[in-house]
Amino acid sequence: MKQATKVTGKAGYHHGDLRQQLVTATRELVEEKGPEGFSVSEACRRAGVSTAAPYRHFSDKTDMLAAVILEGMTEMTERLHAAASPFPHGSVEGIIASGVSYVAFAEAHPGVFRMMFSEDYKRDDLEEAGQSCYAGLLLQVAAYLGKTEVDEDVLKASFPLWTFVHGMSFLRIDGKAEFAKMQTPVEELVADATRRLLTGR
Amino acid sequence: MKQATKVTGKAGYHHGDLRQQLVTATRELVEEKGPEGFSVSEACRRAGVSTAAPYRHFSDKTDMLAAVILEGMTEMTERLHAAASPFPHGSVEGIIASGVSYVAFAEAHPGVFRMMFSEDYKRDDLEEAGQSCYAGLLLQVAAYLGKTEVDEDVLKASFPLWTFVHGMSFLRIDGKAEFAKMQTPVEELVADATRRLLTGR
DNA sequence: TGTACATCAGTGAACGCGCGTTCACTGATGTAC
DNA sequence: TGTACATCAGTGAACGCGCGTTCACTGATGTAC
Repeated sequence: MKQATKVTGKAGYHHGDLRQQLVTATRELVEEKGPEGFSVSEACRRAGVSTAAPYRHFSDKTDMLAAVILEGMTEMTERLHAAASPFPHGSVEGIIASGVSYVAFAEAHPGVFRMMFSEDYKRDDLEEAGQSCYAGLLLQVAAYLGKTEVDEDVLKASFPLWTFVHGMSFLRIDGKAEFAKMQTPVEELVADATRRLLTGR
Repeated sequence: MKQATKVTGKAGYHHGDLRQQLVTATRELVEEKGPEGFSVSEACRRAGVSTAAPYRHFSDKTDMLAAVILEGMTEMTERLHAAASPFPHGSVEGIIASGVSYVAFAEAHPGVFRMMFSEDYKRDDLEEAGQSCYAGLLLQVAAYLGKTEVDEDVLKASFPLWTFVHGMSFLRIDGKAEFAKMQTPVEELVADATRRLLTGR
């Protein structure tokens, strides 16, 4: 059940789906041991493959991690969209739903989340994926403000919202909600803060 | 100039101040290469000492890092106090000044800052130092609310403030202010958000 | 003040370990005729 | 349909490296008398 070749009914020397399987193994390891605890060797062990095999699919260790980050960013972008979609475009409710979903993603995948925002893995394609994710919020805020394009006002109104959910994400994945004896649910905290930060602009 | 014994006019086999010198070297390395990039060996090289020497002062690698974290927490606590002290206790201005100072600390010492909030280095003495730092904010907010003790309301009013400056810290040390094309200074962003988050409670 | 001795704070060599990457290789697959 | 051959995607052994920690040791320091 471990080899993807099972899917096509063949078992064999060639794997068929090794690249994705390595990405998955890498991602699992990043979640289990943190971004720095990941090793190529262990990912290979998980995928049941020799330590040289990844070099047919990735240029080096960093390239494997970048693939994981990219996957994470795509997933987060989709999630934020999905969360906001039941609400009218540009509504406070939609913006709040995105924010709550942001924190939920961080809590579900803290390892990948950390890597997504680390400067250690800077690369053009990752930067681009990040921009397209943030654009989702910018467009919602623009609509909220009744603007048709992302101008200075939109940037200035959006950044504090990002700041808040980003801080909430880190505090929670680092166990600081318990530390601060905060039992109020994330949903309530994000909703309240978003309204306050957005109101009167 | 490298040996602390110079201070007493003696050069010699014994170092005199090795513990602190190792802490400093560790801290420098943490800033230069990040918490995970630190190695005992390199700290020893910097302190001009054999790799076995630290074990007279620390039980292991983690213990060295913990010393750095503790130093960082003490320093941050002092800084936050100092920043608020020119303002009346419990004033919004004082709270804002603390918040701005929090972000400034993170930007000045990103490596130590990250470690301070990481669960990887959990230890009772660090937990305690953290609590006494956070208590500074809680007391200010309590005074702002006209309370004499830290109750549920105080916790609930304080946490979002922490969340905001914490998020701002991470976004800035990870270069996300440039990413979001935000040129508004930290002071203004923190002041504005603090007022909004605190108002009407 | 001088001396014997215990303790302290270093040395330097060695250990075993897991790592990232490379290499020549080989079996499996796809294609041209 | 059958065969020759190029290409692809793996293997497994080996490499050099820096690491954290231990060990028996020794020179320097502090203290009791």
